[in-house]
Parts: sequence; C-alpha cells; structure tokens
Amino acid sequence: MNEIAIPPESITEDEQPKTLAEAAYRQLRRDIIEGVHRPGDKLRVEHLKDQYEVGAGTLREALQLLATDALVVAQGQRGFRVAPISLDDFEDITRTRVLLETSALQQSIELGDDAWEASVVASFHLLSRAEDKLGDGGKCSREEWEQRNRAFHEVLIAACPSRWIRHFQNILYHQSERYRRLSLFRQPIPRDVHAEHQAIVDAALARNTAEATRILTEHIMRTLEAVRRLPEDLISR
Amino acid sequence: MNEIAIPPESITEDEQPKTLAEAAYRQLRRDIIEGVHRPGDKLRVEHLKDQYEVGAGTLREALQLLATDALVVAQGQRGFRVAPISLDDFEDITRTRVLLETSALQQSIELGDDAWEASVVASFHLLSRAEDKLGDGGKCSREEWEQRNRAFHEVLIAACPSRWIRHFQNILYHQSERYRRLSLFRQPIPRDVHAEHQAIVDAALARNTAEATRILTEHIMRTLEAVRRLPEDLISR
DNA sequence: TCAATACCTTTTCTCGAGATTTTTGTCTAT
DNA sequence: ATAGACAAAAATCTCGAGAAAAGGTATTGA
Repeated sequence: MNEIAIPPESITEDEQPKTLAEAAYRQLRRDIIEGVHRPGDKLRVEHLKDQYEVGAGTLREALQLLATDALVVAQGQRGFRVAPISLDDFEDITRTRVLLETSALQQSIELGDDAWEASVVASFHLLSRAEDKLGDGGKCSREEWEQRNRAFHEVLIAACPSRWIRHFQNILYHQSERYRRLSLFRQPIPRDVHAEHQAIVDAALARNTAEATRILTEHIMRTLEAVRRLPEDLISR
Repeated sequence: MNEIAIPPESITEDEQPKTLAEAAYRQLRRDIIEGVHRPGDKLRVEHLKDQYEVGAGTLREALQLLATDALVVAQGQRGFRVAPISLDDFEDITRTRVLLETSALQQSIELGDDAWEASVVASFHLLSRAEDKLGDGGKCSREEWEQRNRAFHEVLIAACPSRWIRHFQNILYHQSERYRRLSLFRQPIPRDVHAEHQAIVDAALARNTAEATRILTEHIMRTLEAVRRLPEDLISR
C-alpha cells in the first residue's frame, strides 16, 4: 500500500538543501564551527533572521536542527545559545569518538571489499594533494583540506554496517571540528598528520586490525593533546 | 560579562515541559513509542495539529525535535514520517547499545562512590517491587514497570562521567523501547529478567567489572533474540 | 545605602493565512 | 493496455503580526 521504506538516515551534507530552513541550518552550522558565533553567545532570532534572510519561524527551525547536533542549546523559554566549550567536554568527545571510531574501523577492515579499499586509497590521495597545495602556498584553502580530511575519515569507516555508529561518529566529528579549528589556527600543520594517515591506510589495507585501531586511537588522542596546550583564554568560559 | 555556562545537556524527561512545542513533543514521542502512530506512517501536520491542540508551526517544531531522537524522519519537502523499523535496524541498535552501555558500566563501576551504590540498590528495589505487583495482578501498570526499568539502567551508568555516552545511550534506549514493546505485548515477562538484573547488581557492587559487563551484554542481547522470534508481519514494512 | 516592588523594553513563542511544491486523478496518444 | 502529460487537489513550507514571558531600570521605603 505504502511505498518503499525510507532509509533511516539523518541529515547528510552531500545533498543540497531542499528547504530554506535547511539552507539556513547549513550556514549557521558553518558559522558556529568556524567561530563566527562564539561559544556561549546568545542567538537572537530577531537579529539573525535579517542576517540569514529568512523568516523568524524558519530561522527557529534551523536552530532546532542545530540542537540536534548539540551545537546550540535551547533553554526553555529563554531562547538559544551556542553550545559552550570546555576542555572536559573535548576530552569526553575525544574518548567517545575513539570508542566508536575504532569499533567502526575494526568492522570496516573486516568487511570492506575491493571497492572500499579503492575509495580509501582515493580519498587518501585527495587529502595528500590538498596538503601539498596547502604547503605550496595558498593554492588550496584550509576549507578544502578540512573537507577532504573529513571525507577520508568517513570513507575509512564506510564499510562498517552500523548506521548508528556512523551517525554518532558524525555528530562527534562536527563537535571536535570546533575545537580543532582553534588549534589549527595557531600551528598551521602542527604534527605529521600525513604520516599518521599513511600508517592507518597501510594497516587497514593489510587487514591489520590491531595496528590500524592503535594508530587511529593515537591519531585522535593527539588532537586532544594539541588543544590542551592552547592558551586557556581560548577555551574558557 | 555573561552568566554561568549552561550544562550542555540535551532534553531530559524529569523536568516538565516549559513550552507548548515541547509538550506536544512529549505526547508525540509517547504515542510513537507505544505504537499509536505506526512505523512508516505519514505524519500530516494539518491532521495532527487539531489532535494535539497546537498550531501548525508549533507541531512542526515538535516533529523536528522528534527527528533529533530519530523517531521520525524528515524528507526534504515531503513532510514527516514515523521512522520505519526493521530487524536489521534493531540488531544495529542493540549492538551499538552494548558497545556504549558496557563501556559506561565499566567506568561507572570504577568511579562510583557509596551514593552511587545506594542509588543502584534503591532503583533495583523499586523495579523488583513493580515486578511483584505486576505479577500480582494489575496492581502496577506496565507503564510504571517500563519507567522503573529505564531508571534502573540509567542509574547503573550514572557514575560514568561521559555526558556523550549517556546521551547516545539515551537515544538508543528510546529506540529499543519501540521494539521491546512489540515483544512484551506477547510474552508478559518472557524470561527471568529479575535474576539477570540481580546478577548485574551483585557484580557491580562487588566491583567485578568483567562479570558485570558480561551479564549486561547477554541481558541486552537476549532482547534481540526475543524480537527475532516475533511473527514477521509485526516488524516488516 | 540597600532591598524590594512595579513598570517598561526586549525577546521569545504562538498562530493563521498565502505561496510553492508534491501528489493524485484523468485523459489522450501510441 | 501501457505510458506520458496535463490539471486539480492536498500538503508542505514560509512569512509577518499578536500574545506571553523574561530581563532591565527606575522609583519607593526602610
């Protein structure tokens, strides 16, 4: 009677926005992650609706969507705020990400087929190219590097069959992106990220699960260390 | 300048709704979990706004909030639907829940103090009482048992310091509740849940992490088996 | 000087109507 | 009989204005 079941997939970013509310959601999310709206800031609908050129109700929907990703918090009858950040929160995010992402990688290595291997190699190549151009002097934007870094990590666990793990991992990645921006602004390419990525790819293709998850864990945890070394006034509040 | 940081906590249920949209959200969530709105059903705003006695825009917000919990899916410009269910999905939910909940329990056992032990014993007692009254013949509603079962599992991992794990676990619990209703309708108390809970409490208080997580895993996985044995027409579509 | 109350401004929340898009039903042509 | 297209109908999405609540300020009394 009814048509085909809808994939229980959440909002993904590869598709283009189909509604004004979702377009505003994208822009707002980008602005929050990039720090245009700072953590703890109040998000007044009356001001923002002009800035993003949508109605009040529409902007409100966008804010609700952002609450899904825990990038903004809704407070009863007192409006919306950009979610605050703290070292404790980032440590929590990182550890939870390790838990989920290693589990996902483990399954991905176990189940991934030739096509998966190919996409891993391909996305790693794209990321490497972006790093070359980035060091080469502004031939590639940091935006693009972020995009490809994200794609690489996504492809790594793409063969994991668990939609839920991938969904949660996605949320956490967005969260950690906010913190990573803080550290990357200071140290252009702080550590040898490239070598770490390379090692993960090698271990993954060799189906060496233990080695791959070990390196991935260190890789993620190193970002935590980098943020820990930041001046306190950047992440306080 | 600005006041105290807001706890980055999501919507919890212990507080009472402060807005019409949230009230509608609660009612809708309850109705979806209880099966009033069946999986895959279309949720037409025009019909539901009368039923829940709110405006169209307000009900829309409630639906957005439900999309957060993945209980409804929003489809571009084609409205909202109750999230479909499937065996594969439930298997995914269950395995992910095991991953998160065992990790949380492990930390909880490691870090929990006397007050935590006390709350574990207390919530287990409340749950046991509910089971007595339930078997005694309708002196306690299944609603109440569900409530206390939920509280018990929540308290078990309450000493885990990771807000994110608890947050995700919360979402997954809601999801699995939908499936569990299906199986509990048939077999009133299908297996010896009480003994399993007892064993978890014993192991937790003895700080026997390995044993506690092992039993918890079996406990959660058994629900998957119960749903697997259901007639297919209940969970198909 | 300090505290408490009342008032006023600002912001949020809610509602109903109009514009767009999707869906359904029918008709025609191959 | 099937496929395609056009038109009518339904539903969704969007917007602006009004009601309710929160926050800030000034006034009053001790």
